Amino acid sequence: MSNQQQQVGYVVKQAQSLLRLRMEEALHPYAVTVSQYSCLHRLLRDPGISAAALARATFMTRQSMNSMLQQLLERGLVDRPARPESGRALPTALTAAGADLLAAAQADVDGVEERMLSGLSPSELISLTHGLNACVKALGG
Amino acid sequence: MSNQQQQVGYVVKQAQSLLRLRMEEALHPYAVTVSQYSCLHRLLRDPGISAAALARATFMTRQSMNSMLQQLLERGLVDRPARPESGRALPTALTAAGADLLAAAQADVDGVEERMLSGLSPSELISLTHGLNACVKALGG
DNA sequence: GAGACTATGTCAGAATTCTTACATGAGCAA
DNA sequence: TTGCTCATGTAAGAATTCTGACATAGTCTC
Repeated sequence: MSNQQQQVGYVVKQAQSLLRLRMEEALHPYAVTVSQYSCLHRLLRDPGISAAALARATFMTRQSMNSMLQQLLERGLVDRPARPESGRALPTALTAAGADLLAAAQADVDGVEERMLSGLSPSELISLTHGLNACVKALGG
Repeated sequence: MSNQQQQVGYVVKQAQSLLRLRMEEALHPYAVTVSQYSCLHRLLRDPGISAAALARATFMTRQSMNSMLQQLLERGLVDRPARPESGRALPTALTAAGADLLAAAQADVDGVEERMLSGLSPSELISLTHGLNACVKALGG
């Protein structure tokens, strides 16, 4: 029982580690890391999001996110106002170049996820998602 | 469809990230990181394993593993011969102190995993493990 | 035996991420 | 208004991990 539980944690780690590795390989031609890709991906979904919220969504600290955003700014992939309109949050968004790069990279990354799930039937996929969400919920996510 | 696939990858990352966070909290009293715990845990299962094999089992580079083993050596939790008996591999194993610390920490970590799986029925747990293993296999693990 | 290939250990340096700490702006309650 | 709390941004430094490179030992092929 205890043994089985540990195997689940280990396999979660194994799957995530392998997924990250394959994503790194897929993203190599675009010269972006998995973290950077996750950031761009989230910015497409939530334009104008703050760096702190972006950090939470991608499981990083806001300090690391600010460090990463600086790089993306210098590469012209994202845009941020110098001063907040109100409050302290600086709304961040993709530039046209960032959106273009993301669109191209996303096709390759989607291929990785498709490959990952290629051995699962639709019902098995639902069960997997259900189980993972239950784990997140139980851990207080 | 594409959307659903991305959600699975995201939830895998979310679950792993949250599991790691809870493990860090559980391991805090023992002053070991999750990586160090994983290393000690594997050493209990495979006494005399090489650092390179240990690195592969815990999803790190062998350079990082050697760096970590140095710390564990200084703390007296693991033991390594100065010279290999044959070949280049240096067989590493737990010391008595390392085994004691691991035994105590493992009880708490098992509690985290138990909590993570507390919302799943036995059949759902089997489906989850099955799905994750299929992902690993499809990604070439 | 000679050479190619692989695996292990190690060193040096860079890159990434985290921890700690502080300042600022908004919201809420007294 | 005043004070408290919370969230955001930022800076400085430490810690962790990775990349690139090299030497050594075993294995395999010729």
